[in-house]
Amino acid sequence: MEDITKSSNQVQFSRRPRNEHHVEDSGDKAHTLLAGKILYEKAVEAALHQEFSYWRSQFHSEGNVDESSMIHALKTAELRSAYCSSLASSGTVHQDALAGAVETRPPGDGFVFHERYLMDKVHSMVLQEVLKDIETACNLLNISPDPLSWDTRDASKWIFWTEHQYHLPPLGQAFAGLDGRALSSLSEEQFCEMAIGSSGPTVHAQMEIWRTVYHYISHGTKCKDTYPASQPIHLWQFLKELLLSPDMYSHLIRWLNQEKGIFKIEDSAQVARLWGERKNRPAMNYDKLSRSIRQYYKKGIIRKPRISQRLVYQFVCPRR
DNA sequence: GATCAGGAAGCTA
DNA sequence: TAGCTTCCTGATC
Repeated sequence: MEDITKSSNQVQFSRRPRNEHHVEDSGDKAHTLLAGKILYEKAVEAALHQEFSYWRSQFHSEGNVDESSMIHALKTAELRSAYCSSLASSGTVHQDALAGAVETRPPGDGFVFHERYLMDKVHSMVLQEVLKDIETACNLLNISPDPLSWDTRDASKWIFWTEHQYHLPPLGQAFAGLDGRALSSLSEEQFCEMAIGSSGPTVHAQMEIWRTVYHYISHGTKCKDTYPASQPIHLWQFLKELLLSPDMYSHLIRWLNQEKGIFKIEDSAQVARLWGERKNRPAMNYDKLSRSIRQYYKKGIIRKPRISQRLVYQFVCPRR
């Protein structure tokens, strides 16, 4: 890997081959800690930016990485072991760890970040994203995070969800009649044989991630004995939940163009009522809900479609 | 009258 | 501190 210099914020980040965990005697521990604290935010941001850029270019030379691509990338041998080890960790990086991750250097030589620290941080961030996805899926599908506990109906819902999430060709009856335990026991080769086209590796990877994450949830840490991590649901997630259950909610909210993420709220009062119920806000109404939606404009999560219509919005990243 | 847009302040996890 | 929630004014449909 090459050396990268981030001069704009006076932070220099030197890349090293992943297997060379470069640790030098800092000499002045107090100075190291102080330097680490001062540059903590800027330097980590800069370094992570470089890390993500690296993986993006590594796996997708065109640069259009999305979640499924990232998960697919995680499946590669090199990242897999690192990812699993991050699952076994607490998923957070303590500031104390920074002391070992930052080294002082002679002036002008900047700071070198311990490669392992960076990788742990990257994987930790990925883990948080995966956990969020799984929590959302479990809420939406009303299934357990433990694949081994799924009956055939749960397994079928999960297959449908995965198919939808990653825009796979319809899997149809390929896995009909299999419960979660049976699905979990399938090898990648068996997934490939049973699935259509190139879906096998993706479905298999998803199953492995669910199993690994559930193992982490149930055995990983003392403070997370139960699922979910109960993060508060975001409005955009709630809207997607409704949109992905057309049987129940299409009279309230529905896709106008699912590919483009364009949807229409058919019954604004009812959608607001449901949102209020979910958030325990009995005074919720469409005026307030729509204000929250508009907060997403700046964040680039939801926008109005090019041709603006009343009660019609568009997810900026439909596949998220 | 309903919806849209966005400022401002407050609340809560 | 993020992500709303609440309230508001003014514009548009």
